[in-house]
Amino acid sequence: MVRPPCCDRLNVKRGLWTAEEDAKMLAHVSKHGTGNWTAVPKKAGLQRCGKSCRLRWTNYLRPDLKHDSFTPQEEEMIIRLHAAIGSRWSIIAQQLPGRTDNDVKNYWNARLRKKLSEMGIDPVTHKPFSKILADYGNIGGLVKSGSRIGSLSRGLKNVFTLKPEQYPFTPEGISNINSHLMTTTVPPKMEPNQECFSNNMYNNDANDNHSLDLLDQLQAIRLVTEASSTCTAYQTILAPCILDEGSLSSSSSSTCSTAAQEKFPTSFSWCDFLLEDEYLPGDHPRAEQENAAEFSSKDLTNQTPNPNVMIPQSVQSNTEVSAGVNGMGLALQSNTGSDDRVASSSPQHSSFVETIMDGESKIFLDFPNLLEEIFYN
DNA sequence: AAATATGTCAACCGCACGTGT
DNA sequence: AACACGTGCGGTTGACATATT
Repeated sequence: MVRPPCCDRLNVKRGLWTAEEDAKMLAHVSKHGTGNWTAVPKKAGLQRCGKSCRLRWTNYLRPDLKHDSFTPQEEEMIIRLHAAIGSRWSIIAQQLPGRTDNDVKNYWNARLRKKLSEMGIDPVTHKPFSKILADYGNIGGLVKSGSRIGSLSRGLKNVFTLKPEQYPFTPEGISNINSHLMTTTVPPKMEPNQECFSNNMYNNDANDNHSLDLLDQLQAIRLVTEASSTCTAYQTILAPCILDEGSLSSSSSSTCSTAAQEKFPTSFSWCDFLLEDEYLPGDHPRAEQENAAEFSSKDLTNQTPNPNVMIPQSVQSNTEVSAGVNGMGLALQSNTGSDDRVASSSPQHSSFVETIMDGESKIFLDFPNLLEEIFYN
């Protein structure tokens, strides 16, 4: 059964709002507050659908909204979060005070996606195109085309959304999983500090965690969703190790705290958003490295160049890469070969469900501050 | 100067979820 | 349990502005 339209389209005005309509809306909200949007048009004297009124309010008229352009810090935040959780615009917007999901989504589509593409980075996977193509050549068709995996808020029912057209460079879907949902199972009650990344999560023992109880994982997904909805502390996302260090139990989280303190909140490079590969220098097209280096200095002219970024993984320790270069663990696929743990391409994963759960767990790693209070209270 | 292409962003659409009855 | 309703969300559209030819 198809649900009828929310309003009679013949009798409602559509399209851009006029100043007069805005004034009516503002007057109504200041008098009655928000809520019960279906009744708003009538009460406010507007020939609009209630849904349209709500949208106008939430996306434009709300007094707490910013209407100026995005700052470099906001750009970086969007990219980091997109790399971690994909296009969950509402969650991303919650970390950017004064921005709406629509703002973020438009900004991504209009600017950031293009910018990444011009850098040679697939904006979907946050991996270099060359790497994706290489993956494509190496994959034996284990996963059908364009599987979008993972959902924070829609539950398992919708964890797969097949939209092949979204992923022109990843017909096997693997790369998407690699980057957005880098698969590492995290016991929900594990201390969410960086040490977990470097010492526990990406060593061979990580596979043992796949036995994590399904219910625990479901609970974890729920919690991360709730946590993200309540977390408005943008700074804590930018620099969890700095701002939240005290709440972490990591008596030995020095790799995070020292390296990250040097970098955050403003000294990281766009190159940090590149998810690390197990590339060896010899495998890199030289031009790609140069391109990334060039971008690092060109686009962030007011930021400190990051000398670590272009250092080949093979000459850095995992710890340095994980905590130092990326701060938040977005590039934790270091030379331990994390791609090998990926999703369905890995024999260690028995099912897509496990893959999904692993992916969601990755978010814990990227944004531990989203969780810790809930978990440990 | 006009036509066309491209970029931006507000608004719309349809679906899913939560809640109340 | 089933349904209706309000709301939230992400994808898409289309109007308008600006750039290019």
